[in-house]
Amino acid sequence: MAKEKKSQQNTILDIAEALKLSPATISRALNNHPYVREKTKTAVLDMAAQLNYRRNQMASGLRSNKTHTIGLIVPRISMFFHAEVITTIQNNLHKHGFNLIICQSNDSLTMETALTEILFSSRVDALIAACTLFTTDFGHFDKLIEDGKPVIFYDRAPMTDHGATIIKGDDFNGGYLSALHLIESGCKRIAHISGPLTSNLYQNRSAGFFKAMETNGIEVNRDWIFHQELTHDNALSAIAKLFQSGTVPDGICTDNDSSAIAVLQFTKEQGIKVPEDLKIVGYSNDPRTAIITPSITTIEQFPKLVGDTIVRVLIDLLRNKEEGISVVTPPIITPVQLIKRMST
Amino acid sequence: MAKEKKSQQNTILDIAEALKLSPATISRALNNHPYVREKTKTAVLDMAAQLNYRRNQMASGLRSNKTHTIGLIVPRISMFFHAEVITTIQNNLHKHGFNLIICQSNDSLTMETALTEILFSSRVDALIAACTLFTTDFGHFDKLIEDGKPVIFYDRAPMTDHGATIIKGDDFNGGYLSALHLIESGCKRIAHISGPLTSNLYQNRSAGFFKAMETNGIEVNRDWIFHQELTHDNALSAIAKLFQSGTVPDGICTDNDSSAIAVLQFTKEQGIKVPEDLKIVGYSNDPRTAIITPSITTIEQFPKLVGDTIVRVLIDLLRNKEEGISVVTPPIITPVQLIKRMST
DNA sequence: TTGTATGCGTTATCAA
DNA sequence: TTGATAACGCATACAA
Repeated sequence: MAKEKKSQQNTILDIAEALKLSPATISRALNNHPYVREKTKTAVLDMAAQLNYRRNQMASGLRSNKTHTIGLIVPRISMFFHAEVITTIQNNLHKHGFNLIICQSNDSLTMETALTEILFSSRVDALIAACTLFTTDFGHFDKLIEDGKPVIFYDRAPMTDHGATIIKGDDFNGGYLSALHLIESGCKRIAHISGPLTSNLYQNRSAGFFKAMETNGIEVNRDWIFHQELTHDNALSAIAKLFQSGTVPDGICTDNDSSAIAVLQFTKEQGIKVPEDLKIVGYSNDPRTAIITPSITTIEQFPKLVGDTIVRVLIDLLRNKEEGISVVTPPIITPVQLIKRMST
Repeated sequence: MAKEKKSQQNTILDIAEALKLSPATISRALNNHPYVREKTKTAVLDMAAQLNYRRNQMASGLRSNKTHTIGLIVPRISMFFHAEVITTIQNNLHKHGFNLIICQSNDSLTMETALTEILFSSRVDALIAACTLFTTDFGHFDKLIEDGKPVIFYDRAPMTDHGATIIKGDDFNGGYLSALHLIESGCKRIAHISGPLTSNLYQNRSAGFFKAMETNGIEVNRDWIFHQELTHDNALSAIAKLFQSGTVPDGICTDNDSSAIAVLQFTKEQGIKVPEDLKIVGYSNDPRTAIITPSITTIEQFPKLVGDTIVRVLIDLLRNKEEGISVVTPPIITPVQLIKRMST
């Protein structure tokens, strides 16, 4: 009878046995340890391949306290900006030998908290998070930070660093540029559909908007400023309200592209001419804005650059940690750019 | 001096010590084991909360050989269909107490193989995969299957089950419906832009297309059938070729929406009237098809249904495995539906 | 109902 | 350069 195997899986013990070596040597060979004879190493690698060996990540992680795995939490992977950032992060991390666990919070704080727990429980080496719009208390991330795991917030980040690194777009400038563009295009009555002020994103974009208005002496009509979840329906009701009254706007800054698209659809239904009667600016450069007629002017956020920056910073942080160096990385602001299209 | 702690993290030993209980009892309490006094259980849970304890997933997984983690590989998370499927899967799995590791292959077979290795190495309890268009050899999944881990292929799946479960859309019917719709709309000269025949998706969609043509006695012009990667640029060159010759098509079935959009853009540039001169059908019901002018007729694939089905089957498989039952799940075909819009 | 003892597969320390 | 041994944190068979 053949020898009974407890598990289907071959382990370093199986390799050791086959090669009449100790498990320690196998482990060293597999980890490219310097003190292994070249000949031994190749023999081990060959046998590993032959036995179809795969390292047990859990055993390795348990022992070494390193998982080579990074956790990522985003509100929604289907948002164009996030999808691009994630893809960039994953590709870059892969080159550095790290894996990425991607999680969606669905913009739910409860889910975000649960996911943070799970990722902590999985002992990820670091965490990258774009928070929900409603995350004002960042306490659920403290556990990781206290444990010395690098935490990077991007896009939707706390106002203070909390011991984490913050990488975000230049939202103030984005808000400023879009309002300025409308002003320079001759708009006098400018409305603004923005998101919940619980998020720094919209605080900053709105601040930029107001700055442009003020600098150029354009009066702000408080009834024309909306802070609400940036859904299609909310945008529709906002624009409907705007066009109910006697004076109607001749320009509108929306803080995401879905809202801009909703506004544009409203104008089509109502026979309002864009850009003649109303000029529209979106935010994010979602592919839909380029495809719709008329195409929509929007703010490019350079997701690939954001992703590259995140990984660069992360690798630095991990390397520093490895060497026992503790450096606080100051917040990084990534640039934005106005993309002019037919809606203005 | 206070006692030195090796690690930052509290373990069940810390809870045990604090409560003057054995680690075994703590473990049982934490796992809702029946043989624990109610009072003990609450005491343990309280202390766990107080000590900010989080289970070490790796230690737990190493011991129990279960990770409560499911791996997922998709070509691109940014594709609308996949983003929807993933979201549904993640939400459903979360309810069942499973976590999801999402990975992107970027439609690269090399990456897909590497990711499969990593997920195996992480000892996921099961794997869900939508393969690349170029995956014809599914050997890299064998390791998991041999190890008794359920593997579910969806969307892009092998022709034979290989011991895995297959869940896919009714591509034949999708191809059939779109061609039939063009025929019923009066098209006589129908072109077809499809994907690489290495993928079952396009084999089936094309077969459906041909079936509709044949059944209705419409002649197929072999020069008008394209099998190529379904990129924007490839679609542009295909449609350009179609409109070079004397006879031009009056209808076109494209096997994804990006191609349909490219075709539509070509017609706009060339002044070809849609739907009068050319009718266009896409595939997938990407949100862009609803937004573009004219909106594009396409095939709905019900991603939420697909996601629900995948999780239902997966939970069944895991439960059966738990109980030692070995059932082969036959392939499941999910329905598709034609969405009529302005492009036809 | 609780405690004791053992092992999951790997890595690290020490000794050879 | 390699081997023996212990330890990572947890879950479970067995004993009490």
